[in-house]
Amino acid sequence: MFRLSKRADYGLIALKHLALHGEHAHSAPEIARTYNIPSELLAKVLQRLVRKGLLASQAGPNGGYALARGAEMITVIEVIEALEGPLLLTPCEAADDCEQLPLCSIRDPLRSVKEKVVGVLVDTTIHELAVN
Amino acid sequence: MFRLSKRADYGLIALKHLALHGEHAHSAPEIARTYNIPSELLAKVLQRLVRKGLLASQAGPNGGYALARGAEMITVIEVIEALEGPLLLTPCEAADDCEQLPLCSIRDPLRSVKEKVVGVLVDTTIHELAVN
DNA sequence: TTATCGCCGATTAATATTGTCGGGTATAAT
DNA sequence: ATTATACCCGACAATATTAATCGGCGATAA
Repeated sequence: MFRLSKRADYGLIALKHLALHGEHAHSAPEIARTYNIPSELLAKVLQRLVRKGLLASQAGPNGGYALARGAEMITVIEVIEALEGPLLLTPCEAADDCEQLPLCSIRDPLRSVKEKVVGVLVDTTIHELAVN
Repeated sequence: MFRLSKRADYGLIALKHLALHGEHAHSAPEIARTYNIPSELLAKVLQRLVRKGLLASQAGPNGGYALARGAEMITVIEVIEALEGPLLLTPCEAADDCEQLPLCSIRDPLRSVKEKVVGVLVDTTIHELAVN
């Protein structure tokens, strides 16, 4: 459609939570309980954010997650692309074989549209989500 | 993910085609053949664009579709919303029951992000797609 | 009168997303 | 040491969404 996936939604919610309560680490089950998110799914989301360098993790009791950098240094586009892969505006861009549409005439003009959309998401940080 | 549906893709391709070749009407089968799009699917897309007032149709032999107004008066957001419904950035906005996330803390701050994205799409017309 | 085309709803098929499960490793507290 | 909590990760099943097809009808120009 043109919507954020729940993965991305969950990720943003968790990051905002960590931005607001950054004193100590918060575990996936704890955050999941707070927002009524399926625990194992949120866990997977957070693990991916660790792999992408947006979060730091700590195993063991009283372990959990914390932001890897300041909230004003993490942009929304980073989160979305970490969880959904690179933002592609058109189906064409995704498919390797766009032989279906050899004359697809809109891909190029839409590329600049995509760049503007990405620009909006680059300019929005987790910190902005947290204070608003 | 965060991608245009094929419906929207097909719609934009067809509109650009009609913007570039506006002398006479073009039928759905003809356009579908040109871009290798499933004919009946494109037909349904074009019919919906007629209902939404973006296209005018003419039945009978040599019939087909033409833009209902100048290409510079049709915006990309109109096409997307005609074919996919209103643009909702978050899953929350779509669900009637967001009891799952009673504390969903990001919906409001993301609303302004959505408005900026919509702004980009409002500012892009079919004419711009056609000349680029 | 016929061939072409628009119009529409319902249905099936394909795909993507969501959510779950199982088996691992790390680590702090007891 | 042992235990309980938590991270880690891939694979799987359930769901939801999208894409595509089908069938039947009305309009219109040749």
